[in-house]
Amino acid sequence: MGLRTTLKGRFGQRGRRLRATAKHRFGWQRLRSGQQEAMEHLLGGRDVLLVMPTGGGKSAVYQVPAQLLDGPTIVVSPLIALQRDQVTGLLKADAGGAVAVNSTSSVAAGLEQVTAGEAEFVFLSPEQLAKPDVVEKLAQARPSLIAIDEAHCVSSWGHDFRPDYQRLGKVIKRLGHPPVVAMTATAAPNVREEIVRSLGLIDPVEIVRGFDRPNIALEVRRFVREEDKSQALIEDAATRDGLGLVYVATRKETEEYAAALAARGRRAEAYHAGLRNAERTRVQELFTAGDVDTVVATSAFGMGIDRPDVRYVLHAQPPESPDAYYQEIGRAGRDGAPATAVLFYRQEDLGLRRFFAGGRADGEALLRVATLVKEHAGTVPAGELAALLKVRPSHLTRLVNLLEQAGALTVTDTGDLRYTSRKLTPERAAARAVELDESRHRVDDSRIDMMRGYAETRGCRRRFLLEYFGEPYTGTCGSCDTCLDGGAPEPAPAPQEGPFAVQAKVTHKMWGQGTVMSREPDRITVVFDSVGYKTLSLGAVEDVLRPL
DNA sequence: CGTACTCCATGTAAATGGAGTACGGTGCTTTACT
Repeated sequence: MGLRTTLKGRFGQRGRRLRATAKHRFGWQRLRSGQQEAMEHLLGGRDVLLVMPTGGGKSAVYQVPAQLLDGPTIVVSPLIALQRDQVTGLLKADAGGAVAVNSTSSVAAGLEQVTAGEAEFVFLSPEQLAKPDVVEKLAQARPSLIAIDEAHCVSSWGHDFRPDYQRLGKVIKRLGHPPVVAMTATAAPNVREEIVRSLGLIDPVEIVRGFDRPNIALEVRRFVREEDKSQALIEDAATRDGLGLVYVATRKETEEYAAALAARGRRAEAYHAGLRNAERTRVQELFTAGDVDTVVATSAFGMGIDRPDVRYVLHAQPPESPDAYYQEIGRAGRDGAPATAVLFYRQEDLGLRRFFAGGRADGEALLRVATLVKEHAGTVPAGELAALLKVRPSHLTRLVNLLEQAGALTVTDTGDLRYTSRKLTPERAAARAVELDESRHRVDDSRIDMMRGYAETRGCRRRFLLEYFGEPYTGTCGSCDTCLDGGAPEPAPAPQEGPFAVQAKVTHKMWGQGTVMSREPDRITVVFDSVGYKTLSLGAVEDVLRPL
């Protein structure tokens, strides 16, 4: 028997076991192709990166193999509310028990359930996994599977907002690196690369399904005056049928737009992270029940929301990246029926995004950390250092992450800091860390530029977005505003070959390596590792850009 | 980066413009105190 038939036989057997388990434990009659493929690879010991729309059954991908593997499954989840929902769901099934370990109840008691074998599934935040004793306890339970839910958070939150996300790679290692599945609904190719690199996934299988959402009509309306824009948005939202979302940039605006819509007789609710928990829950429940017309929200609203019949998503400002935009408009039309996404755009509104993306690393602080750790010849407990430097723990984590990426120091399994580089002086290490931080900011800024590109393109908007996500799209969609008003030119007869074909690797004199993301008759857009997205005129690249 | 607000000067007052300034998102956790 040849190797091929052996492999095929083994996969077929795995497939049957998986389908049987899905049916008997969870009552799922059939598995979708991407689902089963991902499960088979996990059972076979491979790491998996899964990009699949919400509602596409990502959770099943770890839940079913977990039944067949001996040892608990660790699920990393960014929000306690998500953890709670998942646990509730699993407890209803005969799936081996589930527990969420977080600050809302006793961490020790939760972990006890895992080590006692009473919980097949344990849900934790990256912050819990930053605690050495928690990881130690989990390691004792010999986990057989790790799932990273909402894995794009590694990239979008890991650098500044929730730096413990950048430490999951080490946690995975410490837990013996069982098969890992990283799951998200939206990730551009360079985000996928970052997820894989940051988590330390080994030769992962990438399964990417269903990026195009053809039932969502795309539209951008441009304005000069702020007041004209807000009036137009209110008029639009007040006259649409069905359930809708309005995304705004500030908490204050959630109240203002919600009040304006209420004055027009709509059932409108404001939502943002500054509201009391009870109020947030109330609005979420209204939305889930469909007892509201419009929720006006900041980006705080959305994760874990799964209402199929959202008919429109309006944006009062562009978000910070096409990644975020696609995530937010992706909450529309999950039932497959027609839905609409309209961006109410003023160029000035990108300014707030640039402000939010600011926050450059503090070179002085980096130097102080590097110097202190180096002078302290052995290891330094991070807590001691935070107290000494009078910085908040999360801020210290951010600094340490950068210095670790710079190759100067490492965080030990016990959470202590050790200076490991013999060559790097603290000065050089701090300088390198600043450089890394700046490079990352250049990439973030270029994502804002791409959001502007989306808003201002005269080409097909769907094509713009899909190419951004690395999905080749030939032709035009015929349903976005530029297509409908005849403005979108037919794309050049698909130059899918040649030196600067879509997805081709290239190298630039100043910016180094990159990948071609889209190609128009006269220009190409390339995403570079060091500076992010750049659009280059084909006439002017001859001397600086070469195929790799 | 851009907006909204306050304060101030102004050739008998009221309103206007310029200067200066405050503010802006996402969540975990821990701790102190009812």
